Amino acid sequence: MLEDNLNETQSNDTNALIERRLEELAELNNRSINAFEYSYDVDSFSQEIKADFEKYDGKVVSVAGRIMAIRRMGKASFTHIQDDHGRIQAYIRKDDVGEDSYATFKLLDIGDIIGIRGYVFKTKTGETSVHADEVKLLSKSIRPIPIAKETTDEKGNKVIHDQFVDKELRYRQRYVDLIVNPKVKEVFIKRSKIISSMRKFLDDSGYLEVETPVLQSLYGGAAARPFITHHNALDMKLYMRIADELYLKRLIVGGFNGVYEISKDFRNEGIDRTHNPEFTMMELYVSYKDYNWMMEYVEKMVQYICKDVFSTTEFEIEGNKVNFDGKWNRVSMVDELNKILGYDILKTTKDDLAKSAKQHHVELKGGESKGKIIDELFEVTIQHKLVQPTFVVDYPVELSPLAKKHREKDGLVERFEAFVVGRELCNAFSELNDPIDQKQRFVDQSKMREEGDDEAHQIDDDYVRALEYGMPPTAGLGVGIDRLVMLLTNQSSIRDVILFPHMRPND
RNA sequence: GCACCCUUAGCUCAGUUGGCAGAGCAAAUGACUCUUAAUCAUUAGGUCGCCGGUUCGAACCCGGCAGGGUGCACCA
Repeated sequence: MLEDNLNETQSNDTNALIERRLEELAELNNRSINAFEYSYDVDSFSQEIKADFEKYDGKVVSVAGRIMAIRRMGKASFTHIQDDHGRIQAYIRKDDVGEDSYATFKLLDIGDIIGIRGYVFKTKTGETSVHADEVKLLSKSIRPIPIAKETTDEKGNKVIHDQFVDKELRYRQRYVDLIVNPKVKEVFIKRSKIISSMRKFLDDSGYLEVETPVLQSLYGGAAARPFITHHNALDMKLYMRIADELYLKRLIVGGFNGVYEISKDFRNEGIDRTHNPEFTMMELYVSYKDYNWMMEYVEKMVQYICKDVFSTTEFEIEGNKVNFDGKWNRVSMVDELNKILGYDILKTTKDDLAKSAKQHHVELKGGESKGKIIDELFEVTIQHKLVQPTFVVDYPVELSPLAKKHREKDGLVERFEAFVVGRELCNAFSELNDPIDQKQRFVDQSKMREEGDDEAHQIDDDYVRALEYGMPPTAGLGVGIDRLVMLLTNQSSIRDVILFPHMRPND
């Protein structure tokens, strides 16, 4: 038994395995061994040593990492340690490291972090290894990790036994997930590279990365319910932003040629496979451009990221072969729907649309605008069929209070969304820069709000004032980063591309 | 918000008709100086998610709650 005060200093879900390791820790202390060292001079990494054995053969290296396997054979032992990019085996002989050091090694466990110095060699079975002359404990692990073991079958495929798969534990304790499931780590490395690559593409275009307020007294730029918080000193309600849009366009008014922001937005909605309450969005605004230009820009940007990060534009996504290369399909939302429904949706009545909605099993509550019904019909009839990257262009004005009226088609705005395997990749439009029209749209939205639509846009008078000073013609774009990463890494849940997805508190 | 499913040892999972709580890995002790899911022997390890009910008896049947998953709804 250990003293009570020792137990109180750790998390309270202790067990016999942890108590056993605390006893080992006490024994290490008795031997004046620091179980939590200050630093270690690492000069080599597992992956490089294994990839370039000829260069390292016989050379003395210092490596460090977490013990993932130990095979003891009396006076000699093998261990695998895992560093940032892989694992390497070490061979530890009592005769080489000395009696005391070998006795200390016997007190170590899977999960402990150690440093090893020794020369690189290949075992008689051909595995690149480090023949240790020094083993140093760097950090003791007192909580056992859920260790999996690997074998290789006749075909050379890796088979993982007893893998740590409990999704709840994996998300709540992502640090453990990352230790024992290397493929998880790969996804998050890809995520980071996708964002860097996007940033590089935007920077190389000459656009300026900026930061705008997360805490806002008026929220806008999207249709969503916000998180509400409170500022104590000012004693006022503040909202967490649901979009960056209105502030970024104020900067276009201010004279920047192009601005973008990659940041978290917050929406107070349900949580599911494609929604996390905080998520990452990239928004870009470029002056003197319209949505036609932006379509080409999106194509180029996505193709650049694909080639930069994955060295290909061809992807396997949910069993579909998808190619991002070349010019993407462009379809008109209205034309496609007219073909399917057999009449002109812009000239027809709301009642006819409601009938069509019923035929296509779209549930309406009543009170939806004409544009909303059109959008619902689009989702069930067309969206899910869009496998290859496709721009859907020209949306009903009711759905897009910040987009500019179509230059030719009445009742529509110049807006597009890109879809891949039925999923939205981005949303963009020619930005509305007529302050009088914008004011009217806000007023219309506020009527919808009064009629019970709590996601309708708030009136932002300061934004209208900014437009009154004059905003150049501008193209705007929003890309949901989490969903882009889901697509490119073929993950079906947003939780698998967010390191710490939101979970209900458990303990 | 609704429906269905899951919750058993640190991890992965069995658990028959309601009748003593099981295995593999991990752990401990011993043997073993080229092993690799090391091997061999021995040992220990449980609030069967929580609360209640039915029953002589509940991991198992019933009800409620919690957490999680999937689908639907919501999400321009």
